[in-house]
Order: sequence, then C-alpha cells, then structure tokens
Amino acid sequence: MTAAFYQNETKFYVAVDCIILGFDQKELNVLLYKRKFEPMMGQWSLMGGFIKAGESIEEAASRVLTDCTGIDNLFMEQVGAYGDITRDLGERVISVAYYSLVNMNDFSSETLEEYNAVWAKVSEVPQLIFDHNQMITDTLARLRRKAATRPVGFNLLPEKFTLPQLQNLYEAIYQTQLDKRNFRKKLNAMDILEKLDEKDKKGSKRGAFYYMFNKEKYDHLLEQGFYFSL
Amino acid sequence: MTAAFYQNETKFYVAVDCIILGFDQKELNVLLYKRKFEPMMGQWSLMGGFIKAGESIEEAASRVLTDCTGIDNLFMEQVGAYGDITRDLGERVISVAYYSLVNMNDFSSETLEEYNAVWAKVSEVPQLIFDHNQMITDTLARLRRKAATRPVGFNLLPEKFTLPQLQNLYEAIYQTQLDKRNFRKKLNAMDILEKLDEKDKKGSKRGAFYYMFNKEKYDHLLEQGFYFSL
DNA sequence: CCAAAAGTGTTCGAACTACACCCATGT
DNA sequence: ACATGGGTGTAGTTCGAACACTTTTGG
Repeated sequence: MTAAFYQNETKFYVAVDCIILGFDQKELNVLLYKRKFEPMMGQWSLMGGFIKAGESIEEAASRVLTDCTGIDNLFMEQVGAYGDITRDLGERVISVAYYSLVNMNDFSSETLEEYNAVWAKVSEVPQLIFDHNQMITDTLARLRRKAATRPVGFNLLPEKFTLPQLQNLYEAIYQTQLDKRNFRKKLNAMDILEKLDEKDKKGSKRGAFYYMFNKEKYDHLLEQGFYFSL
Repeated sequence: MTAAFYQNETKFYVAVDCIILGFDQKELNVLLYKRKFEPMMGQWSLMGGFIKAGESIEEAASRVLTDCTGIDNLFMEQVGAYGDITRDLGERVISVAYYSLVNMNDFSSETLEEYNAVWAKVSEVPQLIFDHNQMITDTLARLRRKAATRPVGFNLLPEKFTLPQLQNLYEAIYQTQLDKRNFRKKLNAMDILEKLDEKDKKGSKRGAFYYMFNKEKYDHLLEQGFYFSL
C-alpha cells in the first residue's frame, strides 16, 4: 500500500459521457438513451458511466462505448472535462466527454431497442439531462475542426461508400453546400481513395461507383509531408 | 441533504494543472515550479492544485492561476483531462490541464523567487513529474491551432507592442520564418490594430512603432462575418 | 421517353509567395 | 560613416470559387 499523500483533499465521482455520432445519408445523428436510474430516470441523455477504480479515463470511455454499441475499437477522442458544481442534480459529479464516430448501419434496431436508444438528428436533439446538450454542441465544433484536416469522416461511412455519400457527409458536418466538381477534384488530387468496379444502385438509377479509403496510401503520403484538407 | 444516489461508485482525487505560457521576444516560455510536497518533492513540475468541494474545475484552475501569479482574469482554456491510472506516483489522481497566456513582464523576479518558479524555454523544458511534459506538448499543439484563427496571441504581449515583436511571436508559435512584408500586409488588411505615435527604441536605433490590439474593432468585424487568420 | 442522380473541365479572381531596397538613428 | 533593425510594393503563381451540360438507366 502506498502512503496516503493527499488524504486532506476531497474526492469526487468522475464519469464519462459518450457522444456517439452517426450519419444517415443526409444528416448527422447522435445516439440518445433513456436514463435507467435516478436522478432524472426516464429522461433523454447521452450514454455514460462512472469511472471505476482500476481503469483510466480512456478505458472507461472505451468500456462504455463497447457496452452500449457492442462494437470494439471505435474511433474516439476526448472532448473535455465538465465540472460545474451543480451539473449533476444527484451529487457532485465531474464528467469527461468523449465523442465517437460510427457507422449507423452497424446498429440493428434490436440493439437499439435493447438499450432504449434512439438516433436523433443533431438538428433536432431534445432537451437532455444536465449539460449533455452542451457536450453535443462542443463535440460538433470539434468535429468540424478535426474533419477539415484529418480523414476522420470515413469512420461515419460504411467501408465502401460513394462520392455523393461522402460529399453529403461533409455538407452535413460543415452545414453548407459544396460544389460537386470542386469536391471531386480535390479528392482526386489527394489520391487517398480506391475506386471499386462495383456500383451502388440504391441512390439512383445510374448508380454511383463505390470507393474505399486507402489508409496505407494516406499514411505513406503523410510521411512525405502531405496534409489532408477538405 | 440530497440522497446519495451514487454511493456504490468510486471517488477520485481531481486536480488541475496550469500550463502558463509567456513570450520573451524570441521564444515561448513555460512557468515551472519546484514541487513543495511529496511525492516527487523538489522536482520540476507545472503548478497545480486539487479541486475543492465547493468549486468547479474552472474555478479551481482560476484560483491556482491567481494564487501563483498574483494576477486575475488571465486568458485560460482547458486542454483536457489526464487520467492514466499510474500518472501520479502518490495516489490515483485525475488531472484537468488548463493553459494560460500571460505577459512575462507582469512577473517580477521577486514573485518568481517567492514561488520557486522559473521560466523555461519550451524548447528546453527539463523532465517534469508525471505526465506534465505531455501536457505541455498538447498545449503547444492546441495553441498553434487556436492562434491561427483567434487573436489570442496578444495575451502574450504587453498592451503596447511592435510589429516585429508580434511577428517574432507568431514565428515562435509556428516554429517557422515569416516574410515581414506579407505578415504586415495581412495585419493591415485585417484592420484590428491601432497604431500609436510612440516608438519602442529598445529593439533598434530607429525604433519601431507601438501598436495596440483594438478589441472593439475586432468584435465589430466578427459580427460582420470577418475571420481572424494569421 | 423521361425523371433523377452521376459524372466531367474551364475560366476567373483572390490570396499567397517570393523578393530587394531605402530609412532612421545611436554609437 | 556605418551598422542595425524598421519599414515598404510588385509580379508571378497557385488555389479556390463559380459555372452547365452529357450520361445512364429504372420505371
């Protein structure tokens, strides 16, 4: 047992909350849960959990993510710590928010029901408990910055996606319209996508070619001082 | 007394650590302290402190900043939460890092001695305790992003500063050389500086004109959709 | 045959880069 | 008089923005 160096100090409950973002071909969505315990039971909230004695913050966030999605190794990044005194109406709780980017197709409606979870368009998020709405706002700001300079957007799409899908995604992230030709020109110049022979026929009669993000190519270009930018 | 909703959960010590950055006409500097208590007493570290029961994280960071600089209302922004299990060698402590941008001239050598504090060039920071070196690294990355799009750099300079000083600052932040004429052209175009009649004669025989950041003008331009960018 | 989305190049202007000389003054 | 840093303008290039028509095919 180590000495109790800090015994005069106060201890706090520390939780993690997860902002799980998905994309449904038109808009960004966030996964919301009906809270299963007091206080505020039955209200909409983000999925969260208390940090346990033996785990780091990252581990806690990763555990919560896996527990409530059934998926491992999701893209995940810290948003920040939230610590207003009265932010939790139960007791004083400090929370560290993490956001994650997922492919909505990986969530069956059974999984969602099992967890009392629903996807909500980020433009139509209801009032959530505590400061969870603020966490979502902060996450979206962070995502906009991040997506502009790092290829994180691909986490929101299936492995195989079409260029119109990709463009819709960036339009959703930036809340703006992009020019089709300029968008494709840029991607073409970056040379980080793999064009497949296969077409997606769901979106149109003509069909759009599938592409895949080529991580090896991207990593290789990075080493040569290349910078992603969209 | 509110009900003890979460009594089965674990509580943690939560601290704040402050990365205080200054600029000395040539390079970014960070304020380091000799730690005054165990464990790791006498080692170099950032200034920090435990969060107390009655204060938010921000309030704690603000208190620590004021306590160890004697200055109120410093520019301050959260860097993130650090929570590896073994990051603190004493006991398990979660820490939230904040960085602050200060004017080094506001620190007398007496103040520094009083606190066992020294300025260290960010390029020559010694080994610090725990994950404090990492916190500084993360802060510098954050500052580079922030300084490019927000006028935060002025916090590192005296109220009155010269254009060569300002340029040196940005060169220090970005670790690159900037072209004098292009730099000035950009600033001129932004029209957020007030040119004074007074000259600073310390840097050269000829002297360089003092300028001030005009916050009113900047705020006004912001409303019109203007974006700062350097 | 037609509606609906996919795909494709060029032109223009703005913004960034590169670059060299004169100025003011303390010593 | 000279060394030192402060101050200024222009030309060339690159990058981003605007823009319209053809193709494919399921219904």
